[in-house]
Amino acid sequence: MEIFDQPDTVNTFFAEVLLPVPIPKLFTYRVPHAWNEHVLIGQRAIVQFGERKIITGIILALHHQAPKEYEAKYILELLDNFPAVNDVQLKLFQWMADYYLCTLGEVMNAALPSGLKLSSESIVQLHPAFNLEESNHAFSEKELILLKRLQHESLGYSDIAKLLGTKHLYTILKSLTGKEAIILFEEIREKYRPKTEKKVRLTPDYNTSEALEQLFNTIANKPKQEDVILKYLQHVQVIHHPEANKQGIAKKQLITEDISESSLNTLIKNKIFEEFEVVVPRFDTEDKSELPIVLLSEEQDRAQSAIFKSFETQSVALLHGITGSGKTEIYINLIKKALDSNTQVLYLLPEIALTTQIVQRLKKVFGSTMGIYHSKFSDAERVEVWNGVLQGKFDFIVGVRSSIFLPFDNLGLIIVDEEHDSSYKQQDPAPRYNARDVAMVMAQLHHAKVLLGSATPSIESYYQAQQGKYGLIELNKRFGDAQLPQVILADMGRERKQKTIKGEFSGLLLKKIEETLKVKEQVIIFQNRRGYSPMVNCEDCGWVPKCVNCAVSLTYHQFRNALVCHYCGYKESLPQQCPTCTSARIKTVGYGTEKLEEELSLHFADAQVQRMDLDTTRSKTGYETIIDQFERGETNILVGTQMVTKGLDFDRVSLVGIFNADRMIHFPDFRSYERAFQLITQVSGRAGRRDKPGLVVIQTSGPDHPLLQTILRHNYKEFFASQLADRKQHDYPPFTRLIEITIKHTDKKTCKTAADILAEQLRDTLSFIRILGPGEPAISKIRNQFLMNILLKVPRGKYDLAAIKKTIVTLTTQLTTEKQFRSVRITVDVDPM
DNA sequence: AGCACGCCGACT
DNA sequence: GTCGGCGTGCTC
Repeated sequence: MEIFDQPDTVNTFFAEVLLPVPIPKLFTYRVPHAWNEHVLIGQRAIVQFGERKIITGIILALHHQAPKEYEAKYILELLDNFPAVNDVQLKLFQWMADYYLCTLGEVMNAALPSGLKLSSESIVQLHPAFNLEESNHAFSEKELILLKRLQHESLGYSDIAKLLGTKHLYTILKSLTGKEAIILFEEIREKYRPKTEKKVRLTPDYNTSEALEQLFNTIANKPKQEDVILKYLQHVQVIHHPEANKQGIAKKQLITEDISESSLNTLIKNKIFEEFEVVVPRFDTEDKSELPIVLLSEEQDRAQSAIFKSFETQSVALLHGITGSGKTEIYINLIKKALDSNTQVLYLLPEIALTTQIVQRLKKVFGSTMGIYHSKFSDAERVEVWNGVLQGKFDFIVGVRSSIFLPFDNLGLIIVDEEHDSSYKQQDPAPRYNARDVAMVMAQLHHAKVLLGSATPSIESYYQAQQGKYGLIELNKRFGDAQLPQVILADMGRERKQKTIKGEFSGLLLKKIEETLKVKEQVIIFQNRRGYSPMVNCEDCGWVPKCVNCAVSLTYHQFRNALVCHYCGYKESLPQQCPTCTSARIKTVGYGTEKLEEELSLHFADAQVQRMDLDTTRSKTGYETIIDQFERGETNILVGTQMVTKGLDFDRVSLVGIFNADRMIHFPDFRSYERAFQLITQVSGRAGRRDKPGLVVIQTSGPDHPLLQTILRHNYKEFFASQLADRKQHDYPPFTRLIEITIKHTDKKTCKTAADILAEQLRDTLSFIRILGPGEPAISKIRNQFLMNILLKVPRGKYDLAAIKKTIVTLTTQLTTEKQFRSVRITVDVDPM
């Protein structure tokens, strides 16, 4: 941070600026002399990048060495009076770039909400001196279309592309610029603007009772205006508290049925009232309604003391608490304690769990010092949370994985709830980070503690705990001694023989649903697949509609009456007859949430069935609406995907039905058992509460499968032991670290050749580690790109991970600089999930 | 990543 | 000839 001002060097600062682009280097800009005193590391700077683009960067270093090869451009503007990004964050960014093999620019891009990344948009405007009639140039048809439109308004690039129906604007714009018909300029859009509210108050002249009295005399013949003033005085005690007038009152609060805006406006015009604006936060500033102190059960209390004890010697603790064991109460106590010792707290939750009851509950305890950071937040809201942390307004943040990027400067505690959840891992784009793992690094930088919590810990975390690397705290009793749900299997093979299956439902599950509805209790049905059916097929020739861009069959969605690709979004209508054999016998194969919803409505005509999946929760409030309806008992049966497995607590759910357990278990991936165990256990936890154990029915064709048997016994440890043995035998985490390299190209052969060469070179250089592949992934083409995977299994602790990563980077960049592989895209995923 | 620019083949 | 395709190189 310190800047050396050497009198014998030129008194010019050069800044190393980080830009949000995937280029693995910093760019040097010149600091205008006027800002020598103000320039700081971590500050945002606006710079020109390329011929005209203007973007926001972060200053990472300052020095006096003028670059020799080129002339540095000037920084155009400094955005902050104090660093927007602090030291610890910059260290973390660097760690992420190194560990996850991406550029610092990619980390920056992920870290800053776009409201903090001002950038320019190219605007095309008619040349002020240009006149179409008088011009002696000839114009093409497209040029004329554009010029005519520009006579009315200036346009951005995308508008022009739409107008002309082409992506190739360059030639046209260049030609028109040459003819002096248009000019191009850059406009910086203001992305973040504080929310304001219009308020009114009496002009200071009327601040005394005498003045007011006089005012009423003069206005006596204007009853409407008199009403306005009276109403105002009802809300603001001007006479008793003259200073209250300064705050005024919201304009919309004053305007009601009997008071019109026009009478108020007249008063403003006559300078009796004055209008002003204030900045208001986008979040309600409701204060905490401190709940009575939660009394911990004996179990919880024991667990809590154990966590404190563990934190004395270790920085990470794993709380393994079965569903319904009351982990939240313990979290609340820990958070309070950390806040009391004046440190910040970060509470991470998976995406979906965040919109729910748990947040309401925390809000009640922690009030307006708690900030929420969620993916459904608008950009302006994110900027406010960012600034709130920066300014110390929020010392407690509840958020999704990206909240690890917030500008904390004094974290004391990070809680990672549902630690095993895969939504902590960012898949695409880079940085492909796991927020749970980054949280641990972050905690080290802040000297903070980490508490991982889960009812079904990941094999990796539980192993670390077992090895003594983390503290391990077990919470084996449900709160209030509630019973664990009873899990039973519906044997689909046997039912098929006995012909008791109706549609997709086993006779057993149907019977249980009926019984549950009869006693006015609720049912949750879990099917991890959205849409009506995942495939459509011609009964005569076997034709299956496939995505034109990806190697997958199209999913039929009934509510949109369309075939949809879940990978690229491609959509087409369902053909009436088969395009290859003209047969009309086109059938849907398999079932998703939509079909289950439909069948349930048929079987239980009196019941209200609601579906909760990506399609019904797209809107900002979709999810909450569905949850509210279910909570109020308006919905009897809730059908849904993963979403129904997380963070929901309902008192009247006594039955959970699980479909397609077999598909989850037999998914070709080394984590499939783990994922199936977690999902089934999590969703089972939704069944039954205090007084009555719930029931879980799993439909399966393989009831003897050992994993299902473990689930029936609710035996995490048994599951863990068998998985760990498996992982050890096949060199999977936690015994190794995985690095997955994906090679992408539009041409299948090029893709394969590149992958083969890369794999061979990797094996040559890294002969000491196991390298699998290249192999075709389950979905071999996405968005017209063919894919090949190479998997590296690096044994833990034995080798220099940094050196291995360096080799990967060297070899991949080498390969993509070869002529024939120029357009091959290679992505590296460290610790893939 | 965007973007400029240049080379090439396919049209009127 | 020109238009639009794509491959290549650069960004302080």
